[in-house]
Amino acid sequence: MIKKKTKITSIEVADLAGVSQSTVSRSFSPSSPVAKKTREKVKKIADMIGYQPNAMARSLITQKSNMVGIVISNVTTNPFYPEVLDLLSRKFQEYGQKVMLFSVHRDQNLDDILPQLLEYQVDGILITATTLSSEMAFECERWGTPVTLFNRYIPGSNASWFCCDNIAGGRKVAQLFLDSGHKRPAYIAGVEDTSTSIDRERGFLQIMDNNGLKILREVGNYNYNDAYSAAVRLVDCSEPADAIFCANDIMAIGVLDAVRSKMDMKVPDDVSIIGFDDIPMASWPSFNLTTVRQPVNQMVDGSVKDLISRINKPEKPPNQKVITGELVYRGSARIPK
Amino acid sequence: MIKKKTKITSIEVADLAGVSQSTVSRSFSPSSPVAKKTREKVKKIADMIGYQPNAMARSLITQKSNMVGIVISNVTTNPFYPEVLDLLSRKFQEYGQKVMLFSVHRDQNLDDILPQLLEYQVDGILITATTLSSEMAFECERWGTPVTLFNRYIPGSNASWFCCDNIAGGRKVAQLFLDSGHKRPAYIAGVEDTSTSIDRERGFLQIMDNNGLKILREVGNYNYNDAYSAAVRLVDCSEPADAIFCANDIMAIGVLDAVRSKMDMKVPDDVSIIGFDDIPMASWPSFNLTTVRQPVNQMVDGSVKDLISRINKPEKPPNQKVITGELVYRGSARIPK
DNA sequence: TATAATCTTGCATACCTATGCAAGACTAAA
DNA sequence: TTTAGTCTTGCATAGGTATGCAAGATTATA
Repeated sequence: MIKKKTKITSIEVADLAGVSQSTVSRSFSPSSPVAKKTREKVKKIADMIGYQPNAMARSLITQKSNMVGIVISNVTTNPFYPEVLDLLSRKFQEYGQKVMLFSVHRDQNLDDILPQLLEYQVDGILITATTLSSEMAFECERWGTPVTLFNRYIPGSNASWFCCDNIAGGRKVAQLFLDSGHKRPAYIAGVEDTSTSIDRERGFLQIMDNNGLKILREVGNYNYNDAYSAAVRLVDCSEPADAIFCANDIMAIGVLDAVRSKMDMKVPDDVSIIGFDDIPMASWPSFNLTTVRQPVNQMVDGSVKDLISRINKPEKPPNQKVITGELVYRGSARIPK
Repeated sequence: MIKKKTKITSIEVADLAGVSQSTVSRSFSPSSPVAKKTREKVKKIADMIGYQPNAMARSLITQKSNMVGIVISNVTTNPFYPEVLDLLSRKFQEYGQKVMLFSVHRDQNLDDILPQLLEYQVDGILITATTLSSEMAFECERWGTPVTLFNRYIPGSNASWFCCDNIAGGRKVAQLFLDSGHKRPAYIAGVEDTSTSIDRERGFLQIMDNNGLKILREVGNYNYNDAYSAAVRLVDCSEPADAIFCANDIMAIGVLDAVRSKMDMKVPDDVSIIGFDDIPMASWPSFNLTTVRQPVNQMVDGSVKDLISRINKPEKPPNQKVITGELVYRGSARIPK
């Protein structure tokens, strides 16, 4: 058996290879000058005794941890986010960045999380589906740690952000409802104080306002069950909604279920339903949901590249981009004749 | 503005507080002896200039990183795993462990991932929905890093594992099908070489064998689409299946969709369908899926506690547990009269 | 063969914190 | 006031790597 407990260091490799510790270190850094033969010898011995550089020690001296922090919420409640997390994590791996993950609840305070990330010297922080307080934004700034937001924004700060154009998305939905002759539109909000839900509603409302239509309104908190109940209220009344826009797909699916199986109505004949996100489920035959597709790939690509580049050049100004999502026409909403 | 670029160290705090660096260090370690007054002064100054201990330096000297690695796959394809990830990550946070995340593809080789985790000196590794090669298991052993598997097992190794009792689950499903008078049972496998799918099939087959029934068989690779097609083949033929057991819920839902909307059959009158996992969707009205519930909480709890305790006492022997999951009766399978 | 130019290598130091040890400060007891 | 005992604190070092600098080794050039 190999000796235990005491980790193998570069010095032991150096001794065995008959070179200095510096040479061992350089052998593991491709750009450092080492004779080819020496490097091979060192690597061979390292392999043999199971040596690997200690990333902690390296980070300490290079002042780069090669770790980024990802803070995410809603991983379990909205199928959109597992996908985002998977894509983000893969993309960062491509760039050689390790990911330190924090999965938080919506109401959880980021003020406890960020210090932990900073303590571990992460090179950058990506925050998804949650907002950070302005004090914390300042804290990160003071540390010189770049922050990128995914689907959120903070007007005053110098964080980057990459959002879907939620207002435009809301507008598109409204326009479609109007064009196909709906008269009693409704909006089911997500969680009330999220910018995503607010902006989607704002766009929707604008167009409806311009056309003199009032909208019914319910809150679904971005989850299936709340939306299911909301749908019943919207439809089981004297003047039922004939077009329901939900702030995300999971709620739209809840509405679909409620309307079809509980209220026994036809979609889209009796009522049109449109969601937001375009999660994989939206295209399943049983739902066939018309929805606004979030440009996930562009958003992921943009935010990861942004963070990486600001890690490499801290003086770079933040990027703040809004990316348009297209409307995906399926079967849950009537289309103009 | 506070000075940039150069991180704030304990020495600067020490200077400002008129104490030694040791005292600053001790002030941040609750169990170290420091006069109450001194500690307060140090903390105040630290707060003022934004000092936080450097976790890298600390890890280097304490030989504990307080980080665990989580390797997970299928986050996007199976809604069961986002939940697992979320629970795991939260649980580790409770124990003060940070999480370094690697999201991998099924076919991706862990042999590239583990070295990265070891390089960062993670205190332990938790692997979900993927197997690791025995060389890698050995490698971890050599490093003295405990490994816990979630829903996988490696017979020879000294890794811990926590699995749902997949064989028993398969048996229960078979028994229910038999008791309610089905004659042509079918199994839709997940990914062929996964132990989960193999074991579920084994249990199912055992009971069917004992009762002299042969089973039809298709492969659904644990995803919706493949299962959808498989269902069509099973049902659109001269001797169609009247009972379909799917290796996970997402496939069962695909089958449900195929059978109902494409083949226009009634569930459970024409065909019974049972899944495995009990993901949230299974209880949605539109699916109402009978399924085997994985005891997620127990599995998460068990595996996290196991890993933590083996981190603290490396000499502890590994735990290898199989936890029974109950059958959840809903509407997609006929029940015995 | 002699000289200049380029490669390799080792030395020494820095990164930042935790902790054993011993000395100094303080409290309580006599 | 003296002595023993308990608290606090500082000193010095360790943890494992990367890197500037200068010296030694090698190659190319004349």
